[in-house]
Amino acid sequence: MTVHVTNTLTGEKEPFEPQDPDSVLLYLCGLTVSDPAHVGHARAWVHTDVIHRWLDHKGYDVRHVENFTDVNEKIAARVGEDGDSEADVAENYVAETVEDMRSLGLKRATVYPRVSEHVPEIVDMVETLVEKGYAYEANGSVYFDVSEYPEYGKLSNQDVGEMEAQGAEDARGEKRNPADFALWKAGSLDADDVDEHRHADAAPADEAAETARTWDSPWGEGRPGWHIECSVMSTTHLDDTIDIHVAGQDLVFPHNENEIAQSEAATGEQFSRYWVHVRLLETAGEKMSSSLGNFATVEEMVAEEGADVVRTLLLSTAYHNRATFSEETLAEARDRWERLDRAYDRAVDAVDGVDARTKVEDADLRDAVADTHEAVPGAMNDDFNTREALAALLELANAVNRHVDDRDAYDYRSLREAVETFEEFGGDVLGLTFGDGSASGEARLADEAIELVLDLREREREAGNYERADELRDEIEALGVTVEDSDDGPTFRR
RNA sequence: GCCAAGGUGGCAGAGUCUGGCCGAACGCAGCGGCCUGCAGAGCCGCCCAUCGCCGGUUCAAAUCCGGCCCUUGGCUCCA
Repeated sequence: MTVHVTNTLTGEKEPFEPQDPDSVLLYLCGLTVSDPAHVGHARAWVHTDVIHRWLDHKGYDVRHVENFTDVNEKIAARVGEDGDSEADVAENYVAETVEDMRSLGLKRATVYPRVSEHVPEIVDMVETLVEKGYAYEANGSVYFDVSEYPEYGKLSNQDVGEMEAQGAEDARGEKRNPADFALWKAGSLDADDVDEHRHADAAPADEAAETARTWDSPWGEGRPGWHIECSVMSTTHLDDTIDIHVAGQDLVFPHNENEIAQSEAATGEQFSRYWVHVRLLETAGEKMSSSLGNFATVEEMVAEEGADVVRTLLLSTAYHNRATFSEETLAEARDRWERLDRAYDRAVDAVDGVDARTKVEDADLRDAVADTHEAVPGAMNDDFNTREALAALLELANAVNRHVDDRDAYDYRSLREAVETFEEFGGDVLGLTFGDGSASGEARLADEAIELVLDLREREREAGNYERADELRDEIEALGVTVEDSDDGPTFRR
């Protein structure tokens, strides 16, 4: 079965056919490292991660590039607050972001290139564009000439004539057409631009601007424009033509549109075969964003809820649809994840407790496993429908619970297959970590200590001392352990 | 104003491309019941849907066509 993807370029869901049948070149427009990453960013990361994982699972060799924009006035605006210079602030946030990504269980990209490390390649591409007549120099800055590239607007269906000017007010005078955009900006940062993004307790804008980096170029000292970086990093680390370009919905215009114009003008080749846009996460009816201040950071969400709950929340909505972040959706994600993880634990416990030679067969459970093997690939192949995939796993959870509840003799084989199914689709593909917390030595020690307390409590219960038994349970639950009694004795979760 | 994506139960959110299995999935909340010393988890059942509005096509429409209303995103930095 082939994957189908909704391609922004055509507006249609199309069969996915990479250039090379065995490998996929994937690029995600990464973060400008000027603020802590929030759950909205995580939405794009997690969905890209699952796309990566699914293509892996299908046997493709995935080469995945995700950039860091570390040259930007917003970064300079944090000088004195999060670092001593533009470069210092950027490195601090890169380190934080990498940590956030790891905490969410994202598969590593192949390369995480930074703008500051690619200035020579950027200069090369800008020179090529000038030589080919697609770009022109004005007062030490270089602009892309939109009128030279007739296909401009094909991604976003914008009409150049109707568009308002891009770029800063004072730069507009140097441009031939209002829609032209900067490839290279003369000189250093303007203190006013920095000031626009400055927090009250940061360094004065003019001091911060002085820490900004500049580079030599054929047009004099300057800094790269924003859009050119993705064109350069993508062609440098992948190829002139890539297979999938992922980005947030907000980047369609102008950023992605400009990337296409630059890249295709420079190389003469199609830039990306498929464009995938992740819709923005909403809270209270508006997008979550750093500038609106209505965000929850990845760091605090993972600390409070754990990566699995955050992933479940984000994967409970297909990437291209609206998704709401609220106390309610968070609580729901918590319950959905718990339900899956509990069922997994029950299946593992049952498998461990049954003789492998057991011949009992439960047709319902067996069928449920088979259904899951149909449903999850079906959902993932259909435009990476993670919501459907999750629903299929929840149905398997239901079947496992029914089996474990109703049987006194377990179906060893089906249970083992159920466990493997959770691990394959929930674990490898959706990136959830079932049965977490029992691996380390420290965790084992904690488990044994908990068992000891539960044994004590059992004795009190057998003796009918329920008051004392409940006290023990309350105390251990206060430590974050959930106790659940069953016919086979107490079990716990932490 | 222009471009794009959406409007499905109390909430959240699949299904729309490829019309009929949708009398609308999975889940949360709510209500019964089973289990249980209690609680929790789990199981079974129930409740809640004029699928934004109006019109059309069809034997058949949440799904296709036309018009309208509303929301979100973009047109300026943004995943």
